[in-house]
Amino acid sequence: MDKKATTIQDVARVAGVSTATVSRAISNPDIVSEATREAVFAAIRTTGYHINLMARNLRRKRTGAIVVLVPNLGNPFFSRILSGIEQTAAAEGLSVLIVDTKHPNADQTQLVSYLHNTRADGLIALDGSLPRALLGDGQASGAMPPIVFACEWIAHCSFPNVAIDNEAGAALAVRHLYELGHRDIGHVMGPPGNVLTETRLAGTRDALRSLGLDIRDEWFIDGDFSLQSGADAAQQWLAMKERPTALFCASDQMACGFISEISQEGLSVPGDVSIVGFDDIDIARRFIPPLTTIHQPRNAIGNAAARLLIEQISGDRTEAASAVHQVLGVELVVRKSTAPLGNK
Amino acid sequence: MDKKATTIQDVARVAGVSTATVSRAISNPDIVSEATREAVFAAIRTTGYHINLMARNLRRKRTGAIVVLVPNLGNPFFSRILSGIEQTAAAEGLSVLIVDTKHPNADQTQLVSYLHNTRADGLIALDGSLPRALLGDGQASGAMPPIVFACEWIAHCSFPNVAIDNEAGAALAVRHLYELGHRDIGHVMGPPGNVLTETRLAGTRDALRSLGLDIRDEWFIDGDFSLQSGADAAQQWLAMKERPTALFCASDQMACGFISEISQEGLSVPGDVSIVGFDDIDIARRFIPPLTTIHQPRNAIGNAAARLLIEQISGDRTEAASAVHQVLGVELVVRKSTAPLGNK
DNA sequence: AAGCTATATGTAATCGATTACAGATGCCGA
DNA sequence: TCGGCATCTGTAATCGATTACATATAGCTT
Repeated sequence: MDKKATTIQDVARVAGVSTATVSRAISNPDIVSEATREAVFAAIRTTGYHINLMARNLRRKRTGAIVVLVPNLGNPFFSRILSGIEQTAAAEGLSVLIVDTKHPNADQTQLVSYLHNTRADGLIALDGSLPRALLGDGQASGAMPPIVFACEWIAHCSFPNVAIDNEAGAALAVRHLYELGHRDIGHVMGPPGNVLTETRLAGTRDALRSLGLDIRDEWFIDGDFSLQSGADAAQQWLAMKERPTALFCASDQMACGFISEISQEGLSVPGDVSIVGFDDIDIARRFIPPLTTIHQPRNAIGNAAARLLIEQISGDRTEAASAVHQVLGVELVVRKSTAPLGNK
Repeated sequence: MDKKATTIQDVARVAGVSTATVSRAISNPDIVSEATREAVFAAIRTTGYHINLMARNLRRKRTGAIVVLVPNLGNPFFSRILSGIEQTAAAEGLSVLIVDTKHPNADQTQLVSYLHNTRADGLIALDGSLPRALLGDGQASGAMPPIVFACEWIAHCSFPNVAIDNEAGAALAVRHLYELGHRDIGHVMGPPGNVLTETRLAGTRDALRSLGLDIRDEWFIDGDFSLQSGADAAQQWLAMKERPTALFCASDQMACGFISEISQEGLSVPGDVSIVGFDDIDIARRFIPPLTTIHQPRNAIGNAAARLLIEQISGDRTEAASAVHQVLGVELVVRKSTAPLGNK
């Protein structure tokens, strides 16, 4: 009943030209005559032809797709980054493949298959915890497509990346609290080993030091960016004999978890403690109280990462463009979760 | 410097066998002798061979990928659905391509290219607002891959789908409010025309009617599922002469927006109004107050949709499996945004 | 010993587009 | 009138794997 898929042959026959001409009319219209072009397009319409991408890509030695490695797709922080990537990629005719690097049965073997150029023309990693060995091997063998890191990156590895200035963001947060009169400032950290954790921590310590404030180890609370870890941090804070009067949380999710937890204990923000978050996720401005936070241009990060990757793909790979580290600005958004010290 | 990509030919040469044998050793190991198999695998290791997926897929006439159409990737509601899809797909060796159907420069032409079987082996649509014409055409021509809808669907179209029982969810919400003593119950709706809007609305009206409560048109407030529209609804509610004492919001985001807005006006939930949300997104249990809501098993929806699609892909397409409508259960999660009437 | 089967492997066509190369045509100037 | 050049189109090789079909070998039966 249904005939087989229409091919370029069918179009060629209907249009009365060769397959070469059809191919040219499609991918390089300028070099065929006007009349032929019309005839080909008419034939395409009557036959309902759709190009077979696998055939094209096999011949052209590209895949037409880029892969995005996401650590935990369930985290809403990434959704707008993905959105930015997808926008830019789609405009270039590239498909976006997403892979969750942390899902239960993602093993090394499976991951490594994505790091190969028959799978994708390029790769954006949002996960700085990829085993370095994985990357080193492939890169050397020349079979690995260009890689761009975004948000996170691997320390002491020179892959191009797009990120924000985490130290500066942390400093903004700390200075804001200082200007409100806070002198006892703590920090809820991200997961150990993560570059964001480390840079935000470094920025926090530097800012505290340059303001001449104490750095008290017990006021640096472990977390992992999640809501739950923010709530856990709240419990630790509650248990302290001497509590900091203000906390800078390394993610908005932790800030929300923290506020939620202490509010269930009858305390409130900013009355009992001032809180600054990080990321400016959508809910931040609608939380109660609305969160004072460090804004990350998430869509722009996605756009920039995709653009950078596309340059790497099309450009000359030998040039030392691998040294590109694009840093986007952050800004402090003051809302209602911070207040002058003593202003209950 | 870097030699060309290694091919099956190289492996064959090193192993001293034909390409056919290598191919068989890879994709159907049982039919080659033990000795040969070992030799081939050894050769694969020494050459660093990776299969070229485009060549394999061209020959096998499959793409090894499924496409997920997401309306607005920026919406965190979808992240866990995607996560569920990705898990199940990855386990079957399928890549997941995501496409944002609503991004600025997504046009029909581009969309239609995804609805073709040289692009993907199957398609999961999370967007019920796809132009029906788009789907009808392709389906008829036989060139369209199997499609499964998830969460949303197209009314009066018989594509297989996975969804929750929205009417039942709405009824749960309304009955919960009724049991708390509320008799003046309003509803903040989703965007006009959306199937979720309509089914949740229908469920709400039915429940109100069967409980013998008034259905007052002015208490049905327009929204679009977003935080902002929840805040807008709050302004409308504030402006009412006679206010409902409880509202069922068709999404958690709107519930959060609503609560946030009235709290800025000095009113509170559940003191001044009880609020039930829908979806049970991550933030719901950490909002202030924690949201009473209807829980959707988002990960399970993603899993089920992927599984259903995979069945359609591998199974006999002629059988009337297109009638599959999988309905997953919802449940009411009672938290702190609802309270007995009059219990300020 | 001939015939048969089962098992293992090789040969070569095939998937559907792209593109190097060659050929055809028309126009121009000398 | 002819060579030279530009423009357009066709022929056929090619991308790298899969697989139908053919062939070879060993083991078994009678």
